[in-house]
This record gives sequence, C-alpha cells and structure tokens, in this order.
Amino acid sequence: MARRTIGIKDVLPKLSPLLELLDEQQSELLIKHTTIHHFRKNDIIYAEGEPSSYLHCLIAGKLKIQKEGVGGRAQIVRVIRPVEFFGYRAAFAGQNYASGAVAFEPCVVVRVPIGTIMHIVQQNAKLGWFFIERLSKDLGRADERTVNLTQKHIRGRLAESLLFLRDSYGLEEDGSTLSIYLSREDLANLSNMTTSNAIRTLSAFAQEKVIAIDGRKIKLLDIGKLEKINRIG
Amino acid sequence: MARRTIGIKDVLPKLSPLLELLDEQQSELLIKHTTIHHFRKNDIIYAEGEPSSYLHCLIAGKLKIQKEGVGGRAQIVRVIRPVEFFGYRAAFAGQNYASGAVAFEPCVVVRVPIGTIMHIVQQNAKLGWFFIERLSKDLGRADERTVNLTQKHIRGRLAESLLFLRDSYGLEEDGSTLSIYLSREDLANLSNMTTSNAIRTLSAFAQEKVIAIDGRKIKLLDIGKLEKINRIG
DNA sequence: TTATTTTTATGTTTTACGGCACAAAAATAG
DNA sequence: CTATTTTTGTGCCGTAAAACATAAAAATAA
Repeated sequence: MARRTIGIKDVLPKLSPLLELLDEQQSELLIKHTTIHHFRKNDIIYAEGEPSSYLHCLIAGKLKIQKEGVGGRAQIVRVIRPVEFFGYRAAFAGQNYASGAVAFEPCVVVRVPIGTIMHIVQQNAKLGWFFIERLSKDLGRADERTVNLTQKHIRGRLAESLLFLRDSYGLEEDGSTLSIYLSREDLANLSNMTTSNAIRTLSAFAQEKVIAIDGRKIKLLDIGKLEKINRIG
Repeated sequence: MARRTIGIKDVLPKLSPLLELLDEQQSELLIKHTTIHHFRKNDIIYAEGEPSSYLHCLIAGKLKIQKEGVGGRAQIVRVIRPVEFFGYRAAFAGQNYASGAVAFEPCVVVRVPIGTIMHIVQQNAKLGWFFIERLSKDLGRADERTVNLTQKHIRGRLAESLLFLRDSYGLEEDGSTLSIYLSREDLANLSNMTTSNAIRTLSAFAQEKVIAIDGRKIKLLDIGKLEKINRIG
C-alpha cells in the first residue's frame, strides 16, 4: 500500500479557521509544536481520567466522545467530524479528561500542546471568541441531549440518533444511506438503550419501511416518518 | 416593610470578579448599561424560546434553569446561586434561549446588554477566558449529568440531587438541613422522575433514617449512606 | 371564616425496557 | 482453510418506574 505520508504542510490549510485568528508570532509558535497522529479503527485517542494536555483537531476520519457510566456502560456524548477541534474542554476547566475519544474508523489527528493554546488565548481575544462560540453551542446541545435521552421513548431516541448521524456525517451519493457504519452497540450507546433494544427497534423501523438495513449500512427511506417518530415517540 | 432599595452602588462590588478584568473605559461602558431587577418566587427571569439579549448575574436569591421536554415535562438543567453569571450561553451561540430561568425564591438580578459584553469580549482576552472557564466547567457537568440521569436508578438519582443541592446552596446553621426548600415537583424535575416517585422515594429515605423530612425542609442525616446510594443505586 | 386550588401522600395497575438465554451470521485469528 | 471470537437477531421473563386514582393536608383566595 503506497499511502503517502501526511505532513504538516498537508494539515495546515485545514487549521486555517484557527490560524487565521493568530498573528505571525503566535502562528509560528503553534505550528512549531503541532504533531500529526494516525489512529486505526477502535484506537483510543485519549482516555477518560487521563490528564488533558493537548488540543486536538480531527483532519480525517470519524470519532466518538464517550463517558463510562454505571456498570461500565458507555454513553456517547458527542461525535466528531473533519475538520473539527475537540479534547480541549477538560484542560480549559482545569480537569483531567471527563470523557474518552475513540476512532470509529481510521483517523488523522493533529495535536497542539494545550499550554501553548491557553497561553495564546490569554492574549488573543479573537481566539478566545473562537472557543467561546464552540463551547456555547456544545453546551446547548448537551442540555438538549439530556432532556431527549431522559424523556423520549426508545423509538424516539433511536430515530433522533439516525437523524443526528445524518446531520453529523451526511449521506452517501445515493442521497439516503448514512455515510457512517456503526455497530449496533455504538448505536445503542448513542441512544441510551441496550444493544438488544437497538437491534429490535432497528428491525421494527425496517419492517415499517422507515429505513432499510444491509448489515451496518442504514438507508433512510422515510425522513418524514422518522422525524415524526423523533417528535412524538 | 421598609426594604431599602438596592442600587447600582450596592451591586457593583458583587460584579468585581468580572469588572476587575476590564479597563477603565470598558468598565464604564458596562456599568452605564447595567440594570437591576427584582423577582418574586416563581417569576420568570427569561423564557425558553425568547431572543437572548442580556448577560445576567444573580445578586441574591436562588433560581433554576430548566428546559421543556416531552409533553411539557420540565427538566432542571442547572441551578444558580449568588453571585453567579447566567443566561449568556444562548447569545454566545447566536441562538434564542434554549432554556428558561425561574426564581426558586425572591431574587435580585443584574442585567447587562449582551451586545455590550460581546463587544468587549472581542477585545479583552481576559474577559474571554473568564467565560471559557465557566462554559468548560458547565459543559463537563452537563455531560456528567446526561450519563447520571440516564443510567442511574431512581434512588441513586434522588440521592445525587440531594447532595447536589447541598453543594449548590449549602446547609443551615444546624449543619444538616438543606438551605433550599424545593417542592416535590421541582425535586422530581431535577432528578428526572415523576412527582409521585420523588415523594415515594423521599419517604423511603426518611424511613431508612437517611434523611428527615419536615414539609419542604430536608435534613441530611446520613451522608455516608446517601453517597453510597448515589454510587451504587 | 369558608371555598378553592395546589401540594403531598399512598395504593393499584400497566408497560416500557432491561436482563438473560440461545442461535445464526459474520469477522478475526491461528 | 478451520477454529474462535465477536456481532447480530429473537424470544421470553422480571421489574423499575410511569400512569392512574383518590384522599388528606396545606396553601391561597374569596
């Protein structure tokens, strides 16, 4: 396999939304400490409980942010797509990682020492605003999620997850197949239910022609109905 | 009743954690637009869905931040104590309020137009950091809450709420009575359960001598046991 | 005061969902 | 290629918690 090595020059353009906010000196400082990392499917990018020491940016691939719950049951709290920054919240709050990051599929991730970032944030108001906006949106989504996961019934939660995956990772060229293939277990951990129930409910949706299943491939057949299930259960 | 009117001079010292970060000009600008508001028990400080146009600071009293869920069932997502800033997230995310703020008891609230704040944040990195820290901590708590509310059993969730209220509002002079008196319904909305179950479980705790109930007064008798229930259910 | 509404309390019924067991199928390892 | 592990698919059962039904107590209004 002749995979070309990805170098710093390849990822810098991806980081431009952030780099644009910096002056020459800050930009140089940041680039100097930037490192590139490759992960395979199911690799741990960082683990819950670990000291948080980097700002991460997902250049390519897909990954989940999850928390261990009661009896080791995982709950997926966010999913990340390229190009998105992640894994900085804990450091900003002065904590160890409260959740772990795991690759759904092969990922290319850039790391910048969080100390460098925090140093620049103290001086650069534009960069500060960059993070304020992201954190504010994430907090809104987290509250939304709390209510939905606790109050909706299983069918509503699964429908919501399917729509959420469509919004997060989009559809394939056919315009209806989710472009992420999750295990039933991941789908369950995203929707706060047991694997059995994810399987069961997915089958029910298929029988009702709301979706079509082909292994891990999920085709959304009737968005209207899916949205209705999402709303009223 | 001869209540002295609270004026801007009374609240400025309370705002010092924020004002200290500003230069003379910014500080003046902010003070000029600061207004003081009084709310009675159950008054709405702002409503879900409303355009967000102020940064709020709770000077005195106690209040809840809650979201409407399925079938109008409310979920309390945060509680605010003096002196704490709140109600700024939505504006930072460019959204209307995603949750509402309601007074648990009489409250004194200060409002600053959020435009003024955002204007200063664009220039003042220290102020930016002030909000980044808060948002980061809130987001961590929100994720934590999502997992606990979805995975723990009723007893664990109620025990957690009682400990949470102790941490948020403290205890009375006797060293064991929660210094906030919530309705059973609020307690239920905080713990993600029906009012009936909040009442039932509270009674069970009282019977087990973990707490003592006197109307809305709750005395924590056995913290160790309460923490154990919180952990293992 | 008396009347009305709201909150608290408790018992009964229903059901949504987790837990478990067991195959079949698929993926991975040897 | 075969052996082993992991994932997916179904059925059945038990139970935690919601839904429903009253009634007592407390708060609020008339």
